[in-house]
Amino acid sequence: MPSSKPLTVLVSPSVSEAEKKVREAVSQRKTVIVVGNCWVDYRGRASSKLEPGERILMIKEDGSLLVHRSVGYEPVNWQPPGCVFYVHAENGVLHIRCVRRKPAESVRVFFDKIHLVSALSLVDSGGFSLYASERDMQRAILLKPSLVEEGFQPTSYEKKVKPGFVDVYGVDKNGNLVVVEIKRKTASSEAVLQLAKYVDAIKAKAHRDVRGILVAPDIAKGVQRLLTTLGLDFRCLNPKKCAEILSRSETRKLAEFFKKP
Amino acid sequence: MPSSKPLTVLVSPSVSEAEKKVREAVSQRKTVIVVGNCWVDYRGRASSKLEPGERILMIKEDGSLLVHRSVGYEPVNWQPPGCVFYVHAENGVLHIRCVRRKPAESVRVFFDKIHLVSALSLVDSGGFSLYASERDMQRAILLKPSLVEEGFQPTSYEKKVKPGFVDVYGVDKNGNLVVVEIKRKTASSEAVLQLAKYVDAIKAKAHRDVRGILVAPDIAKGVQRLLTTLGLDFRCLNPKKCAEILSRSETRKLAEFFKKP
DNA sequence: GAGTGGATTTCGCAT
DNA sequence: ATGCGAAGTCCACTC
Repeated sequence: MPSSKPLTVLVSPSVSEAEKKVREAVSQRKTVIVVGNCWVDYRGRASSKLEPGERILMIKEDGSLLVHRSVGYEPVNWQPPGCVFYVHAENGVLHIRCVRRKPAESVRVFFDKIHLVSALSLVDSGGFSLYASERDMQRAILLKPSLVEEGFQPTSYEKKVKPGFVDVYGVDKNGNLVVVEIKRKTASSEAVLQLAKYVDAIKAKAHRDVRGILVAPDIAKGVQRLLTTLGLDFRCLNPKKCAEILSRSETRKLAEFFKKP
Repeated sequence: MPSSKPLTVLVSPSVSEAEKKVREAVSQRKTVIVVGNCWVDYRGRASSKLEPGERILMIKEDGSLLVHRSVGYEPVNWQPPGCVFYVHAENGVLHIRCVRRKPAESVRVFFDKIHLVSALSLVDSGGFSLYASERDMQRAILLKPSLVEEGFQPTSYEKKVKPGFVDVYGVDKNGNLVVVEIKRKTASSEAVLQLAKYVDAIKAKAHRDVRGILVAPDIAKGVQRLLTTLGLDFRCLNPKKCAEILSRSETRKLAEFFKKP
């Protein structure tokens, strides 16, 4: 049996032609693109109304839906994966309803003029790798603790404390307890308060002094003062540098090092 | 001169045909869709690598870029509006480079097989309205303070206090100071702690007792205890009810009421 | 231009 | 299922 064609295209189809094609494609779990004049109603966590205009509708194999205008990174209307679709035509209008159960939501898209319908069978097994995340920074620090400061020794990471999780936990060269809070971008006051919260929590529990070190590529303007006022330290560290450090380490070694505790 | 066609489509074009069409469309600030087998490199705030597979590339009139896989709400790679594009073909590969100045970033998309290229001139002036946001809840409360509790009188809103902004600030029927924290969905421990922080800040400044009221449609499981422990109150309020209240008010009156202080 | 917080956030992970 | 926090978050708004 031959594999289905990678793509079918209808240019300027009638509403009923489009309906047939969209219905078929959705039932076959294909990816669908519809371009045309449409209006959209959304009801769910919030509600919205989009008045008529030409947009791009995309329905994906996993049941997600996107309505894109000609500008903007974000879709104007959407629904995350897992939706059920109902397609029908009535009075010259193509009606696509996208329903989500939990939370109960629906997006209704109405087309009265259709420029393009395309049904796609996308073959895509390519891997995706992202570098320089906060997790990479954490890994780099565990691999090379001197990134935090000379003599720092991690004892655990993602340690649960009362209000949440400490990124890295350890002792400094003088044996003091150290809590490390990692941010992959400019640290805001929020980050500082979060670290202070952890330090206080550990302090209260351990009945001894605890140092807090904020590790980030930068720190927001007024926030340096807050940091020193709270008696916390800062260490500049770039997430991309961390990614490089990791990339220079052997994969095997990393896997060994970071396997689940 | 006639207006440009709303849409041109190339099905299974050669790389050089695709290059010509994409280059032309981008230079004319059209919206472009390319479907085909591609791989993607991103360098910027972080880095990423996407191995070959069939995806949908969208370039919008405002210089934003999206690469969508066949699953997922989010694009696997992207760039927000304001980018510059460089298109060229080499050794049977279509190369589209998307560059952003600040922060300095680039996304490179390479196609070696192209199923579809479409250039669109989308006409879209339709308005978009969203209802039932946190702001709507705030507005509804200011318009009808009894939503918080009988006798509540707002005195100001988005009042700046030390740690941030108080949603609504006022007095109860007994003359006590009241701080209101609004959440449009189930209130988490974070919301409670935020409110407590505000209450403490105002208390310290006003040298008198301050009540804190959390207004949300619901409250997370264990969080009720935290709330009562901290001596805070909860008032159940649905964002959609607020949206209804606002929709029943006259537009003029609302505009008058909510103009900048 | 930087800082702050919301979002129909989405997404992933852990309880 | 729920809760919690990161994200290349984006985005709007204020200072």
